[in-house]
Amino acid sequence: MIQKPRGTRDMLPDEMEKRREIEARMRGRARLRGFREISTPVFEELELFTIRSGEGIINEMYVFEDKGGRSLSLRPELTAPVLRMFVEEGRSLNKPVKWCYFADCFRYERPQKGRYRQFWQFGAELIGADSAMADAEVIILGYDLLKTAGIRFVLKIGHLSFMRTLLSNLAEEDKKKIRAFLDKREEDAAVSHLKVIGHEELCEPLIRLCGARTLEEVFLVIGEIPESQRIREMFHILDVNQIPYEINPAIARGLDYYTGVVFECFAEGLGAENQILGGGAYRLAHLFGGEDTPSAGFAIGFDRVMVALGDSVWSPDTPQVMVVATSEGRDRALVVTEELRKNGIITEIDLMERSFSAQMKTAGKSADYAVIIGKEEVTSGDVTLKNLKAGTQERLSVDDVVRKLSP
RNA sequence: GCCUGGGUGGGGUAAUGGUUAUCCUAAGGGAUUGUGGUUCCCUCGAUCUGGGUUCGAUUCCCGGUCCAGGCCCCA
Repeated sequence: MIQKPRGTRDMLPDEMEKRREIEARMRGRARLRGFREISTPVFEELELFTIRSGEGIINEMYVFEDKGGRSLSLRPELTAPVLRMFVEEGRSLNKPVKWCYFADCFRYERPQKGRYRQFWQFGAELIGADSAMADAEVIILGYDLLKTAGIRFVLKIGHLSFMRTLLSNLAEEDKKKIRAFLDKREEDAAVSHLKVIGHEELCEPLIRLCGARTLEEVFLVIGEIPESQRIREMFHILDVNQIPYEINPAIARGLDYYTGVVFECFAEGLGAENQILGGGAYRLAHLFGGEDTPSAGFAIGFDRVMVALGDSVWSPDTPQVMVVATSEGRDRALVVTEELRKNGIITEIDLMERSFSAQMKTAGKSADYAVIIGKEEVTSGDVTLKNLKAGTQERLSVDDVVRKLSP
């Protein structure tokens, strides 16, 4: 038997309906804030992804050569393609550009809980704005989407200026190392490294900064900085919007292209892969040949959201109808079936030449109502509507059935 | 790339170095040609894969593969 490739999943209708529901809610919330959905190719020029992340990531991508000899890769993420699209198509659009996307990405990695080789991201990018409002808008949207999905999570916000200011006298290489340690929440290792390179005087401030949970504590450690006012303003906007967050100056994000605010969300009960959202303010457009454009965005690990939601039951509240007919009633049943469908009622009819009682049996398993059509109904021109859950039934005209079952 | 534990019908399971591999459930048909969900009967359907040990392997050993979880990584 041929099986699905490692790290991929099949999704049965129950799961798809659940996913579509969550997707729809997220799209709806994004749209309300003026973020409109876009789509980019599933594969791109390999260079799009290596241009800033180095050749190393090739090992973790699905790379291939097409018949024209082009080096291509299935997209491992969506920020780069979206910014590429912005540079290529978005020059003449009104700023700021507000886009969202929901799409699958591919990475050749070892599968784990909530980590697959084909996975879905829901993300948003706000391109061309550089303000406290813009930063806040992106964070609020991210918060809103997760909240709308219905999961429990915490939002942690940091700013790269904090650590950058504290470490401003260090060599670039040491800054990177420290940031990497902090990103992994290995503060001890960061402190040790400071000692090794002879900056013991920074150890205590570093620990205090990492432990800071209010802006006042942060600025007490690093002093006022040029961005202070904007940062205060951004948090103020979050407060006005009643967004609960935790300040965490240790958040570094693994990437060089982030420039300002960074934020992450963590869900409960997800094991090793519990980060479900990551984002921040960044500059990328210039790497793809565009003008240097301030941007902010985030991506949500949709599959992890679904894992976090767990088995919360999903019952579609739209009634499901099965038309049950005898051989005398079959032709009229076909007409009635289409009539119900025309009115938006989910309607099925036997496709297996089952006997009347077998049809009833099937209806009892999969439908909420049976519409029964036999000799009697053909003669009188009505139908019998049976409520399969309650066991009651009545004779009605087709119009009355429609009236009764329409949402 | 590394580590741990697993793999028996569609789902869940039992057992075994040796006759026809257990049971539950789901699915299909029937009892029942105008009333389902209960009941009864029937049917379908499995030892992940390759090699080794053995007279004989689903069972023991090794490799692979897939699954679950963890490490590294996480754009």
